[in-house]
Amino acid sequence: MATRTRRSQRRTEALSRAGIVEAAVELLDGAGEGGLTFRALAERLATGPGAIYWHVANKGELLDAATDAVVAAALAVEPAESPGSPRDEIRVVALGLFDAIEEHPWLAAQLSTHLSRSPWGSVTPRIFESVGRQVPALGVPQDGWFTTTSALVHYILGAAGQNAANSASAGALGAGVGRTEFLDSVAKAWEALDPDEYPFTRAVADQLRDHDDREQFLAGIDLVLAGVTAHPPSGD
Amino acid sequence: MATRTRRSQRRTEALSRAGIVEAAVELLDGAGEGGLTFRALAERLATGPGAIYWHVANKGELLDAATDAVVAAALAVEPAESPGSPRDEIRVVALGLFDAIEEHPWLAAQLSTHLSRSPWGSVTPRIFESVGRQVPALGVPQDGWFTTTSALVHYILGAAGQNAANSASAGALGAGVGRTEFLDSVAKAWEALDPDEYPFTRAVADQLRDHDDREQFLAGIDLVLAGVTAHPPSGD
DNA sequence: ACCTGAACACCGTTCAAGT
DNA sequence: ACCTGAACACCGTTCAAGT
Repeated sequence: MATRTRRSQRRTEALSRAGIVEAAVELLDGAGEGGLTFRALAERLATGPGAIYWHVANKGELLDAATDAVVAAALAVEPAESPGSPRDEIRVVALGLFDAIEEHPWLAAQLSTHLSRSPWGSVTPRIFESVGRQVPALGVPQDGWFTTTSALVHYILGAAGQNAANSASAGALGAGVGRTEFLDSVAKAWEALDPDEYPFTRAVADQLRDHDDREQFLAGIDLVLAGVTAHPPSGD
Repeated sequence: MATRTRRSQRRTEALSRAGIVEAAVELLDGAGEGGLTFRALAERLATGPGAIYWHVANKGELLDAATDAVVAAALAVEPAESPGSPRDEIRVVALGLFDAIEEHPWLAAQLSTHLSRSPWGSVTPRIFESVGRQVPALGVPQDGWFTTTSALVHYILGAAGQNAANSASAGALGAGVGRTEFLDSVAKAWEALDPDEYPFTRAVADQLRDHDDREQFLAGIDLVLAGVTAHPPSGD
């Protein structure tokens, strides 16, 4: 919902926090974390740098707000759909975050650093709730809920962040360079490592070259879920 | 090995890349990522900002070098010790990284962003090798090695990063505020969430309050390992 | 109440000049 | 070969002044 509020031709209809955050996300998407500047933001909003400070305390708060907006959108799935099994629901939430990070690569750093810089903020509970809601139905005893959910969230954020960085690298290599060429160049580098120090890494270079990000990501989720089923954690 | 090279009383004995990186780590440890400045670094090394550029291409390369130095130290365990089971070895490696991130909180953001910004660099293979080396002995078929190791590394980086942020938050709250007070304040915030939207998060607020970081971290590792044992991944 | 825009302190990086 | 330090372009943030 809400796709209007398109900035019209020339002057804006008054500044708003929501509009500022929206413009900030666009700048971040377009030019990465370095692209978000109060001056660039002001120009895009046809105002002066100082004006933004009336709606937002500082750059940190702006980044937090941008993060929250994007995460909220990613987790806003239809509530009364066909429910699906708990595992499927967790996969849906995880993939939602995975896709959001792929679409907004700056999210990865934001989630891993600033997210828990203020866990009382809205982002952490949002993610925690979406994942954890499914955990009781997995057969985990109540005193293992926190541990289980934490493990899932940690894996999701770690893996999604890693993949975002990979995508960003591929793009940064050059305009025409795709994931395939990028992975191939990394695999070549791995194969050139010292055989005495890096036997394992060399041995899996081919698997790196051929892997699919999403498949890999889901396989990891399944791994954690398999562990939950095999040995449900309890808080002893 | 090598704990000398202490900068003596006044002038330095010529600049070196290693000395610059060492000073950079100290600045990062002392004041976070914002504390690393070419001017501050130059002052600490009793030189001018320009001098550093003769040994280091730019700030990004400096951060990468600092990251690599710290990670290499963390993974440099005694090679010919009592070998231990593969699970124990993985726990040792994981805890080594966990501790390193706790000691150098700036590492978390570095690992999640810049690490894979250049996976051909030395940091990724180092971590990958240390963890993956134990995977074959876990009974995973060869075509599942990459998937398994990736899942473990992703969990480790995600969880360690999260915990680093928690520690940093506790410290930032105030000089005298410890982890206990910090966790308590977050738990209180969770308990104050909307019961309709956040039933699960509210239900585990107590478990958040009482949890131990390292215990939790290891429980997550065991969860992934249990999944590996229960359903060894294969690359189909 | 909300916006403007100059000003301040600071930063990464460059580079002519020194030794 | 290696270091110095002034200079450039840029940034977050503040704030007196406007409407």
